[in-house]
Amino acid sequence: MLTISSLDATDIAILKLLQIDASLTHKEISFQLRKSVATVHERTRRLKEQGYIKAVVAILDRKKIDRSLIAFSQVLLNDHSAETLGSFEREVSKYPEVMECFQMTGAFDFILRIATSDMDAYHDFYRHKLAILPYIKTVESFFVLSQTKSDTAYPL
Amino acid sequence: MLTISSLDATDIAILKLLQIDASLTHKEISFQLRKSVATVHERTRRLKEQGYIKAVVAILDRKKIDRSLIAFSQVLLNDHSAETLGSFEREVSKYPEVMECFQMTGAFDFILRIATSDMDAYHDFYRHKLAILPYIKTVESFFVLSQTKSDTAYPL
DNA sequence: ATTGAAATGTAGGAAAC
DNA sequence: GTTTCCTACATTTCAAT
Repeated sequence: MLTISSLDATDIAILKLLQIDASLTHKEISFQLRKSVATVHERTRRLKEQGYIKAVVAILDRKKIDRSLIAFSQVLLNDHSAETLGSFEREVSKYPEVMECFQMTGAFDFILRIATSDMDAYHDFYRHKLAILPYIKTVESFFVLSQTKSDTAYPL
Repeated sequence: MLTISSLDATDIAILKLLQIDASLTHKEISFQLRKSVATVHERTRRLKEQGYIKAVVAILDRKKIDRSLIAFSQVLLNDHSAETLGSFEREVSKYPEVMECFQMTGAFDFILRIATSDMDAYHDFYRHKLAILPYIKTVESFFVLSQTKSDTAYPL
């Protein structure tokens, strides 16, 4: 079992619940945890204020909003100065198709997670937005056939 | 500009807002969109009922809850029957370290997104949980040095 | 830090347009 | 599909422990 500095069992229980369903009311949470509503209120206020909870967001069904294709693109740059890395990150992060950008260890420099409507849209993105960025040596792209597990909740 | 079958401009505007901050009240949304509260209420009810909104979740700061290390592990199996693929997906999805599991096109079969506290914990996961699964031919792991962009909101 | 209770604000439902 | 009205419920504050 995990213990996290400055979080007690009540905090962790609240985070567990809110990671799964943040539309739970304080009343429902307080019932489940056998605490008062005011306590739950105070704890969640603190968890937000201290940055444990970064955001409360709606997760959409991407297939219903015309983002059926997910690609992972592995990018290798041909220059690894801090300026080049930083400028690549900044430029690529501006594109709405880029959901996530990770700088990586290993055989390439970045993994991008790209969401588009279909292969045509990915192709457009690749040709007109990604490939034109300077300092790119190689891009390898892999496409999602199916997504078996999709969790935003970390185990606690 | 995107149009999505059966969603009008108001629906899309509501989804845009809720993807960023689902703790907005209907009153705040109705003010921003210059619509009545009841309209916003009815629209959000429909968007949930029809499955556009799959969930409302709290996004935690993973570094504060001891999930500092993210790995992408690319797995190649040595058998591609439906049973083997399915059984791998099922087994791997049971592990709490596995946040996401994607079946892929291309040079390998799956990408896993693994969240652990540190390299030791990843190593444990790799040796005792991932590598012991049957039908695994190769696993290549890449580790996140830094995460520049991290969006759960799709552009609409 | 936690509680119950009071005050304020919001959600959710009904009926009319 | 949108509005206004109404009631029930949820959030937030506060005094006390």
